[in-house]
Amino acid sequence: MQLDGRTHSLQAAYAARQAVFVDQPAYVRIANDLRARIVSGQLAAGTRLPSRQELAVEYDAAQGVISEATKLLTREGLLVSRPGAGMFVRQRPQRRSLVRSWFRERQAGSPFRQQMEEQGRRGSWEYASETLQAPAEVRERLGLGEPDGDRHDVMRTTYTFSSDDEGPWMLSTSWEPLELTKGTPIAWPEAGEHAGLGVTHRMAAIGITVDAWDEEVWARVASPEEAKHLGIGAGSIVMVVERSYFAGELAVETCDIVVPAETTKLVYNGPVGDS
Amino acid sequence: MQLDGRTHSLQAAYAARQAVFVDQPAYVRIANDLRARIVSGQLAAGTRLPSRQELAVEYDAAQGVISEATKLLTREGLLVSRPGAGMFVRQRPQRRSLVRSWFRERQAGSPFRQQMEEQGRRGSWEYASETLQAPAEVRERLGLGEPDGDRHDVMRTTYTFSSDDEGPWMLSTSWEPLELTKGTPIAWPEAGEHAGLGVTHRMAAIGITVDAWDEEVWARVASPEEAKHLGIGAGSIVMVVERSYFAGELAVETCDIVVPAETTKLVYNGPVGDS
DNA sequence: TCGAATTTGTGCGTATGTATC
DNA sequence: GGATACATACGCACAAATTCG
Repeated sequence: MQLDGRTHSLQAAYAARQAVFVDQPAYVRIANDLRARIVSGQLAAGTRLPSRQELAVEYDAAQGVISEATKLLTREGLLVSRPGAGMFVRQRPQRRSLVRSWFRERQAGSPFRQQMEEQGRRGSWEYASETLQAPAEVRERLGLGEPDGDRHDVMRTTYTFSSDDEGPWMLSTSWEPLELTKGTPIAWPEAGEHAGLGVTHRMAAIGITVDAWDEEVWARVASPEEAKHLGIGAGSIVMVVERSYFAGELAVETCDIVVPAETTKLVYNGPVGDS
Repeated sequence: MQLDGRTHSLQAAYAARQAVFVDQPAYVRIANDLRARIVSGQLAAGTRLPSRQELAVEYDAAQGVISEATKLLTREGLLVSRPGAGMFVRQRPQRRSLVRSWFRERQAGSPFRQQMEEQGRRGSWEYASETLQAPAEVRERLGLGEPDGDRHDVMRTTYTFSSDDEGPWMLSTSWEPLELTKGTPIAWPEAGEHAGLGVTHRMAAIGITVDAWDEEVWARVASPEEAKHLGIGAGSIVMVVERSYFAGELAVETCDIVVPAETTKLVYNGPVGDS
């Protein structure tokens, strides 16, 4: 194995070590066993697992090892634990579909109809808006130039979306250039006649035609704040969507959307061979 | 707070300290502190962290707590640890863009041009094909009916994509209904004249016009196998793309794509107000 | 109503195996 | 080969939440 640059040597060595570990640590084996019992239905959704102590006896392992194993399954979304009560097999993580694009309707039995209906049933949402000077990353996404002293140049609005039956399920932070909206009726996204109508409608009200969108999707571990807001465990996975709206070449809004990966999937579709 | 006779004074003092810090566990606080030092650049990429022992002294905590904190940061992709060597600040996870859709080109400086070029430089890829009977989930995605005895009804092809400089970076499993391709020159995706030309081209060769695609995106913890194949750590995050191609209402192929979330982002874009 | 038992989350100290230097 | 470092494991302990009589 060649070790040239520092970065490469680190990652290569790490990968190599992984491959060498033929037999797995105890907490992984135990997690595998429990996972098999869960997905096979032997441990049905809602049932309570034996306590840490009992599992430690059953698997002949220390309680810390059991704890490590169940933490793994919790991050995978298979378990939910409540201090004082116990650990429970989670309901099949039925994922909420977040339809991001569609160009035509598909067969009636397909998810699309249901999803649109589901998205149609509105939940509640909270927001907070303020003006400030955009940070570097947002400047780039919006195509803003260098900052002018301390002058505020964007409107930032943070949202928390909640469904009626369950809790919060989506966070988002939207950025709009004040250069476009300052002094217009839509400067504050959630005030006035066009409140809550979406970027496309609002921009249309001041003569800007939004005609394109970009989305960049990735996933990462939730920050402690995000985990708290979304009601998910620390170390859980979230998906991040960086969305931008354009009018021609002009970026008119950019937005970070954060959803729990356990319970959400993003749905895109489109034509083949478009232009 | 009751302290029985066996409790050591050291533990008593610690317990008292615990009561004060009910807000966040010690390992989270330590992780936050280290994270701040990393993202601020105070701990630059490539530098080695103090050893666990040293950190335990520095933060006045047990080694297990330090271990817990650094495990968090490792899952976040900020640290890489090598047994025997130490823990190192990782290079900024520069993400490879996987462009999934675009309907027009955007400004020259934007990521799109670069991304297309980057995707253009081909790496290598391995594959394996076989026929079998589709499992239930695939049957649903392809719109297949009930299985006919043990009869094979799909062609499954698994791929491992590798870039030339780095290792494997994408896994995928493709399923095609034998009903469409059996006996045709394209039955085996990677054999014959149309090998490796993509579903759209291959289907066109037998008179099927692919006109639409769906993608469903989510994220989860990598399976041990996937982690090994992709050269990422156990417990790392992967994104999963379920892609299907359609000819009218007919699903002609469906495919699971798995990429490491640390190093990949998915890029979509489209028009506003399409029909 | 209230106290006792149980359970999880977290923490301590220590020890061993294996990888690296 | 010896020293160092991380990953894992053991056993124990305590706080907070929950459950139940």
